[in-house]
Amino acid sequence: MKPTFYITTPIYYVNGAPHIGHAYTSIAADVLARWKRLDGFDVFFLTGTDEHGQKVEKAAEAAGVAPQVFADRVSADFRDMAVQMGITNDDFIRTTEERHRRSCTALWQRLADRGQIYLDAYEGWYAVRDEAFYGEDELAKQPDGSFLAPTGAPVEWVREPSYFFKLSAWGDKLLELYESHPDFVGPMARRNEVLSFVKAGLTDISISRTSFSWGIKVPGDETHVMYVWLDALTNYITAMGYPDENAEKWRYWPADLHLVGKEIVRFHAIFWPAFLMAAGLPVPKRVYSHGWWTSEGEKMSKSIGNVIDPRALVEEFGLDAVRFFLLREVPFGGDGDFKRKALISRLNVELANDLGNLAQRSLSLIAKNCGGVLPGLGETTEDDQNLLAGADALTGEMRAKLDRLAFSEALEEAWKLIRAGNGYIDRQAPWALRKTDFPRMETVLRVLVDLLRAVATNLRPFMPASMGKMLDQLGVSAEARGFADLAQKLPAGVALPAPQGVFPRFVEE
RNA sequence: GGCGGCGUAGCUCAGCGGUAGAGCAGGGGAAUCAUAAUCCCUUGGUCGGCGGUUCAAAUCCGUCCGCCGCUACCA
Repeated sequence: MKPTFYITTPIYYVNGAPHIGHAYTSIAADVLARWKRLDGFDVFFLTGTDEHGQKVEKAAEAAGVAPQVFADRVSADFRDMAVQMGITNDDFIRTTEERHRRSCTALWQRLADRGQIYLDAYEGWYAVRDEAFYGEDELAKQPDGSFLAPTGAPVEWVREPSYFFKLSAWGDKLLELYESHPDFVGPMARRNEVLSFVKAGLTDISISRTSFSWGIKVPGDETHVMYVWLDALTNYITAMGYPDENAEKWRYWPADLHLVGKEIVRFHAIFWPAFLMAAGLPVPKRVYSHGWWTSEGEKMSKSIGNVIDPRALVEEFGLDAVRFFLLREVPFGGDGDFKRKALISRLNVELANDLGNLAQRSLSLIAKNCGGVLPGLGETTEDDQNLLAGADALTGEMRAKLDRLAFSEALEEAWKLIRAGNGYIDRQAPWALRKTDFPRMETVLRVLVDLLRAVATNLRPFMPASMGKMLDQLGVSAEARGFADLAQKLPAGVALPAPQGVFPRFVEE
């Protein structure tokens, strides 16, 4: 039986349209999901939308439609984005679905039964205009003694009944978790922040609201709806069948990896495991956060007009180039700057020149000189053996990097091999061997095919369509494209299709 | 204010105790199988400043300067 691997993106909040940040998280998760499938795992990959809360209620009102209608519309847009980005999620969960209401209700009940929830009042400085609470230190004192929110809105001290979760009781258990599972939160910088946050002492958190109604009703007290995070985080177990722990999918829980943006690390690395421990459920194995993208050196904003629309990018450059660029350009975990010039440079230099051209020159030599048939491997030299050893080692090298979520480094491993391939073909000059030592030429070309096959197979999770095309041209059958299949060498003599460029150069108009 | 991170070639970054590295960009040469793609060689850095520990410091410690993150219920 295959080992399971359960990976999630956050569920995206439907108060706005999908942008590059959402696409980035989804693509990273998708690469891992595809990688694990090729690596022999039974993968479950979840994404979806978060649809409750005051902001959605308000946005719907502004749009003049019912919240559900509004949520349906935006959720469908996120689903479309996932399709456009080539995301291979196994399920798409929506927090407005009945299965999720049932799951949240059951989790709440379970927490309540275990004495983890109590009714009190949430009080604080509230700005009616912003419909938000502010901390004392965020406020500006006015000459007349009143206070203003950072937004300039007047605030007043209000008191609202609310259910609380006993988060304060779980600090030590959380610290034990971080201690015994050093990889639980990553990257390191975020882990440190989480640690210092918990060490500073946790207070109980409010988990219900009475000030709006677009949410899941608290069981036994319908004047309250559950507050965002308890509702949202629960999606990860809803999709596994919760509360039915005999569900067929429950075997995937606990999740192997929650991929998140850095702004929601706290909720995933502190609140979520606390909720689960309090409920007596297993906690996820890992939470890993990535950074944010700026655009041409500036924060993305509608007013500057530099917001990057992932679907427009794909339209212009192609899906695989975009997927590749996002994971290649920036070390995962840190922030990145999206520069159009950098994307074009990566596309032309690394995809077209380094990889595409290597495949094209190797394959056209075969087409012209070997009658379009895959040559066999003759006697090998040390140069050949070194290259083949590099090809054989690639999966292992990349796996080690991807286990650390180091996407850019994993890709660098592939490019080291590709560069070595370009050095090799020049050194061996098969176009000269054609006249002097034909069998030697065949061996050289065969070494190149084996190298390209390893590269294309290992890069498939990143660039599924183009690497599929490359494998077609290399004569690799559709059933022999997993990592384990690389051990089985291609039979000599199979006919190869006419070579065709996989990555055309991008020329700016 | 407190806690944490970062500052290394023009650019993006790796190295984290033992004579400064990679990719891109720049310069020179070779080759012409290939998407005018490729290969080889090469210019370039007092590793943010100052002090200390050490036979030896980008690498450890202190301090200063400059950026950045976190500092609770805001996807």
